[in-house]
Amino acid sequence: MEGKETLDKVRERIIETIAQNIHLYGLTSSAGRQFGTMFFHNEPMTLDEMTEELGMSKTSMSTSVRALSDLKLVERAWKRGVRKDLYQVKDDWYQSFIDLFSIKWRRSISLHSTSIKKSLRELQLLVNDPATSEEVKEFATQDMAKLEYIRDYFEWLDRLVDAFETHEIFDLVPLTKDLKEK
Amino acid sequence: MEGKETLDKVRERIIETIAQNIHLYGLTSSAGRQFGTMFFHNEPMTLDEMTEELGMSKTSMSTSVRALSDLKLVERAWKRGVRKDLYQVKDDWYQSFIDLFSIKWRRSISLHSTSIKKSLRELQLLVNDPATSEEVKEFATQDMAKLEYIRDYFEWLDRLVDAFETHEIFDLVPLTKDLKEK
DNA sequence: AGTTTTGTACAGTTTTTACTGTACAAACAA
DNA sequence: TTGTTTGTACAGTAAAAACTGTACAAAACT
Repeated sequence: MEGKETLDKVRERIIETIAQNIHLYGLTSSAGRQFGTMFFHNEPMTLDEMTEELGMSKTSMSTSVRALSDLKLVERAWKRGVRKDLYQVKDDWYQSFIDLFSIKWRRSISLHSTSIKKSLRELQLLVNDPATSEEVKEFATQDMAKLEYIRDYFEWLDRLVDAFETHEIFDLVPLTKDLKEK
Repeated sequence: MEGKETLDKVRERIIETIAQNIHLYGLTSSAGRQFGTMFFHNEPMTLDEMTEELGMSKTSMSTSVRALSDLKLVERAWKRGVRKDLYQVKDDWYQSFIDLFSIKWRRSISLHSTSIKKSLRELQLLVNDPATSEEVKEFATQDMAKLEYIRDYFEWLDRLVDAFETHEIFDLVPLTKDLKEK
């Protein structure tokens, strides 16, 4: 197996690079190493194989493979005759990026929108209420302008996520470089 | 000051929503609260005011205001006669999103690209080397295909970041909803 | 039915991160 | 110059997160 060390060194380098950047996905470097290992493994892997390969507990493998699945970076695979759960990395990284983007932001957008809508309603009542002091009314009006601004911002963000999910983003940033030169 | 509690309750709700979502920016909820407080404060704030307002140590305020500045969510302000450093939230949230996106991803893209390029070079040498065993050559060729795929992916991601930085993204996802209906 | 295998819940431990208080350098004031 | 003020480096502490090992339920096998 002449050349095996070079091959392993290369794989190790890529895996480590992934591990050190996966925090962008909100994952730990261990999960990154796990992902990288699966990436180079040509067959779907079992939890026990991961334990073996990474020298970590099976419990850890289980929890981080779940985290990877939640972000749609990894998917389950089936293979007849194999009783253990099998996992493999999703082969479409573009789609994985989109899924990640969507999962991460949709929730945040929704939470913000709800909270902003509710707040705007309350401020409107406050401004309309004759009992409210003039000073408070002034502040409330200012705050309403601020909230309307960020409401619009999140509405834009929502449409941005749409553009990824519908793949319209590929019209603007095509998959292959050539296409961009119109 | 009739209605003050309602106003405060509203502000508190928005601040808390920001705090609970700012982990998407890789920041702690404390930094989120700090950001939210500055957002509603109509004047630029000093570190001491933040300490006062949030009941946390000045050291903490200093470190997290730096984190907020690094992500371009907050900027320094000047006011004649004031010796202390003043900070305020950037008023263009769209630009802040773009800056964040760019800062976060550019570094990762660059690290990956470097590591992939280096690895592809080494694998090519390995494949060309007559001393390399056939089995290793086979693996190396497979790995090269994988690396070429992710090289293209990161190249796409790089162009995606470009599209944000150049504001071309607003052609696809316009600022105001109406424009979208062509 | 019983037996074995497999994934994960949970408690405990280790490691990391967030936060505080002190101390001090740099900038400013007198 | 000397005395203040201001931000942050640094060391220590508190809190949170990552990881492990045990224990067990669910599923698969006999």
